[in-house]
Amino acid sequence: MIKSLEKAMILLQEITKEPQSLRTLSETLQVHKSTVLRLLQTLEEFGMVERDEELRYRLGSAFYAMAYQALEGLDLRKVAAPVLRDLNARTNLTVHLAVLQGDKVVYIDKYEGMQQVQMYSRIGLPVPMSSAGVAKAILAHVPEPVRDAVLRRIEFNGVTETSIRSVQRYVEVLEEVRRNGYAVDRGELEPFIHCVAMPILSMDGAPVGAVSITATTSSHTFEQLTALLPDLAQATRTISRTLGGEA
Amino acid sequence: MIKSLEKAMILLQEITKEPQSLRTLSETLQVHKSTVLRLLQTLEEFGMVERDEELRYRLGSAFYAMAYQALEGLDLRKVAAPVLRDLNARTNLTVHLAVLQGDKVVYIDKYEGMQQVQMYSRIGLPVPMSSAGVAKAILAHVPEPVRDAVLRRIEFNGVTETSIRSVQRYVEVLEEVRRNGYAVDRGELEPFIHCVAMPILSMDGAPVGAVSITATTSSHTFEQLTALLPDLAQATRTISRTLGGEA
DNA sequence: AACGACCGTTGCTTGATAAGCAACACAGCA
DNA sequence: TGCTGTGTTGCTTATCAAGCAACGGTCGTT
Repeated sequence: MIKSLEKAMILLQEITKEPQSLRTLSETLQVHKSTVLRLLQTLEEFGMVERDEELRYRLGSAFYAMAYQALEGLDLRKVAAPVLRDLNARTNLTVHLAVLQGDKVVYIDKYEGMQQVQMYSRIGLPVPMSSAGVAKAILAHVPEPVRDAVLRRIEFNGVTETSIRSVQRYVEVLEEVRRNGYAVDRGELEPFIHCVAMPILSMDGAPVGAVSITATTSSHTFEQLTALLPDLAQATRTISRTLGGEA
Repeated sequence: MIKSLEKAMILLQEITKEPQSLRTLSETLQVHKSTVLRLLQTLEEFGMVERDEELRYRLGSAFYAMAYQALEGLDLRKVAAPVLRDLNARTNLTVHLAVLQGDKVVYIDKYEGMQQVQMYSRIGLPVPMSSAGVAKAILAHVPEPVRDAVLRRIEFNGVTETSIRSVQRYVEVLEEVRRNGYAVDRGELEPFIHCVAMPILSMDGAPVGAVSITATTSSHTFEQLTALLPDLAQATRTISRTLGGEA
């Protein structure tokens, strides 16, 4: 492993969180400030970072350009965008797109609904695995060894009254999801938020992602939410077909 | 400069363009394949890259997570604020920032000019689509289906003598805007107020927002207003670059 | 005004390591 | 079966990354 590159990657991750000074970065990495300065100077030369007026380092235009280019190149997100925008317009609810990345499910796109309560979900960050509908929709369709590896890392803390409290119960829920073709989150993370989710399946049945519709319990009853399942199913099928997925 | 970090940055830039093999990367960098392999192994350990089934290197989940986080943290308003404050200070005129939200264009920031007449515009409220410069600046650059969907909802009531009175005329105006690179409102909502506006374009040419400069006809002639176009162009370009947009 | 603390920066030294070489394993092809 | 090309690893060593000391600048305090 190349040590200076390791340090530089940590620097980039820290700076992505928030702009920081040389001193704080030196403390975080536990290396000499002149070492950090040299690393930052090289990153700055490439435009990956830049300094603001307060001498704090933040991400630079070359990083943003790479980020844009990378995200624009994502097939699923690009293909799904018009479908999800339409679903959002027709339901006036928040729509999420998520994918499995390693042992986490991560939101990769989001269309806000016309609701006063703003959803906490952040694109790029992992979803709460024990409760999120998109996580269940995906895990219900992955091979058991993959599922079990992921389940080993989930902590069932019982955040709300409806939260799943054990791996065994979670597996039972996944079997229901597989049978029903959709997953739900009935106030398992926030008691006043619920959602329905469905997987996007490839030709061989592998889940390449999942889509969810989220609402507050005050704006929609659970029955009203599940009444949107045909729209959701149509959306995920359209995306699958466009990707060359299910027949 | 730290040489291994320089090489790693070039690797990331190459891999962002398209997934590539060890051999092609080694040729591009003109360094030994074992050197490239060590660099890639370190990047892989951080999740910045990963290998596909054909042993080509492509961007990994950690890179995407950083990319999402970076782009989500970018608030157009935040990025634009110092630029627009400066534009306002230099012109002493009212400066607006607006974005397309669904089928409306909405002001998201505003810097008041030194004029006795206070502009009616309110942050968060939709702009008058048939006349506002920022609306034309944005609609001139969106895909035609999106433009047409928005145009379907605009009512051309002919508020003043200079108001646009038909969809057909509006489309002709948008074509002019696209050609000229800027839009105008020549007293189309209030006979004594006019403005110039320009879009803020992303790397792929999509309008992420627009900026306008507004004045009363008594304080500035139209020629004096259009004389500010270079300042406005510089402001929108600066914002675009900061967002990682145009070259 | 002077002083001290702190941050950022640079020249220099040196021990650590990045870089490349040779050899190997493996896959694909003739 | 043999050859070619790609990816990989152990080893050596020349290069350089890392840290130290000292400096300059800024800010706050007295």
